[in-house]
Amino acid sequence: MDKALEKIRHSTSHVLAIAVKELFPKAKLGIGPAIDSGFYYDFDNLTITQENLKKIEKKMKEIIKRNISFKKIKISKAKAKTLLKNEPYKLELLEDLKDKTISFYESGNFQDLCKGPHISSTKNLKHFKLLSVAGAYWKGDSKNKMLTRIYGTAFIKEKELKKFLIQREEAEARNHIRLGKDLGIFTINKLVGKGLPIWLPKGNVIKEEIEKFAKEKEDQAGFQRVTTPHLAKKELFTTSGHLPYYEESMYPSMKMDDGTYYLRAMNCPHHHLIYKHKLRSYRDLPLRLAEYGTCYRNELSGTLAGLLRVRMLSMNDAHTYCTKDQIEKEFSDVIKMIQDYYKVFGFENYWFRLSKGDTKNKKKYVNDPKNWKSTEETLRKVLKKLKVKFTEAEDEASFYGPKVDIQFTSVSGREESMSTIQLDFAAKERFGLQYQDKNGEMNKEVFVIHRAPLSTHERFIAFLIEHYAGKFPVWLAPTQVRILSLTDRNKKYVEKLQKDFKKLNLRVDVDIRSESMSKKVRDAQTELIPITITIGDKEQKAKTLAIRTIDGKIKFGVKNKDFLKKITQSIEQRKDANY
RNA sequence: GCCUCGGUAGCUUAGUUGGUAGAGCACUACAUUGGUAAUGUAGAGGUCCUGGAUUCGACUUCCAGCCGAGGCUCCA
Repeated sequence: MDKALEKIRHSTSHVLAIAVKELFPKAKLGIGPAIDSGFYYDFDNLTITQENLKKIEKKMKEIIKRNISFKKIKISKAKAKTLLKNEPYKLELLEDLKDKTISFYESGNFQDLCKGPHISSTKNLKHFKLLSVAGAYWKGDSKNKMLTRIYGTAFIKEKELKKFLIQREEAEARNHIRLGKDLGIFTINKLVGKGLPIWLPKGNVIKEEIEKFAKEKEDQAGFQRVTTPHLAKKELFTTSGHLPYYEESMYPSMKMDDGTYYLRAMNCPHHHLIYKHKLRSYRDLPLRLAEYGTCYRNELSGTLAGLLRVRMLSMNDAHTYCTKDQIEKEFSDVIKMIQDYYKVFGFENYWFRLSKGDTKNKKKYVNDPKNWKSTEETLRKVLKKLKVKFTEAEDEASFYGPKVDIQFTSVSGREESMSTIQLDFAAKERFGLQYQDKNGEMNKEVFVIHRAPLSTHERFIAFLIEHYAGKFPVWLAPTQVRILSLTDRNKKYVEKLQKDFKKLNLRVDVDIRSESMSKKVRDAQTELIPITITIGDKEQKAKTLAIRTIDGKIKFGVKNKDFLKKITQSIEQRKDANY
């Protein structure tokens, strides 16, 4: 973030704190930093409603008018303690500081433990807005008390603030929960449960188109498809290590007459058994197994959000079993495949993240420092070789090895992982994966690459809805074409056209209601149908079409044959054309 | 799970000293037969999220629960 902007935002958060302390003297101060989207300040002992938020905003404007200066002062730790005697959270922060002199900022009567930086005076704060109230754990730890967090934003120029607020509104219009409901893509029913979306006919079309695309692409890349059960005996997951590393994220066990079963949270253990079902030769490697697998994860109910966080995940999953020498190429091929996928969907705003483990944390990660080091180095090398931009994150790996995640910012501004490629050096020992090498000897160095380039159906479609704002390209659109009759005389011909189109597997419906044409056009546009064709007496006689695309462009007198050729071609290529 | 806010027809919503509810869209019927974003008229549609408390009487007040949105921890 720009330094000047950071100063403005951080200073605005101080003004917020002053305002809250004046209106609600009993409130206790937490922290108030600048963040990407603005700033926040945490308070204890404070209950805020939307009405209160307006009041606080008004107070802030009043404080700014007072033209208070921000003065940095340095004081001793002892003096700081007396100054903060009524602020328990600030005192706790003070205790953690090792400095001898403590940096404070003074603005009028308000003094705050703070290392800055700040602007010189409140008069320079003009363009800010309080946005929302939320709960947040003290120091980000769920064992601590929950404080009240007030979010706001501030900018240097008024224009920037306005732009930010308009963008927020536009993002809300693209929200996948809203559009998913309006467009009939999915629904969530409380009798089924949270985080368990029901795919409606239109959503299912999108789901199947993506699946078809993935199958084609992965067939070409040498993946073989398999189908495995959604649950398995406890022993499978103790072998894999999901119990106990992953137990909290799994559904509770089910006792049956012949043992204890778990719903799976991952597809890999099942795939490892396919690897093992016969003796493998070096000629079999790399072996690539793919499945649209279904997994179940016990996410906390409060985290479930539309399709972005669910409890049943439909995963475009696959596992590549390879030798150490093959890792680089296989891993790199997967990244290239992901880039190809993203190109078709037109994704641009994403970045790679090398997610590393923490060798000190033996509860979370398998204890094998040597392998952690070497595999992380391999992944870094691959990323560098491909010349992609990437960040590195500590403590984000899987328990069995490091991964490369591909990160997106959702329309609502939240960072989410979309695709993931994981390197697994633990499975070979746990499952005894091996192959017979050229000399007829058994080699136990089998590495596994786990990958989900298209995320889960759930999250991926949520992203697609927001990415396209509901206006899907023709190849993905649930209804590709709608044919309208201009008068009742054209009804029969419209229905005949529909049959012709259907023979080419086009998803086409008709609107032959006795409504006005502009009404029917409006309905088709609101439903975000990419192509609307109108048939009146002229078209019927001349065997032509009047074609309207979703952008409002109209072409008259297009020959039926020409249109059908164009649209089938564009669907095959998964690329919209000028129809 | 925790914090804050919310829940009125399929959807969007109006409804203050507490007297069991209106509207627009969608739906159905009839009329209308049109040239690229709303033709007209009529009709049907409600356990005001659920349960309890207060009250002669609760959509409205209070309590509990369920569901939703945003946020925190977590995460594909």
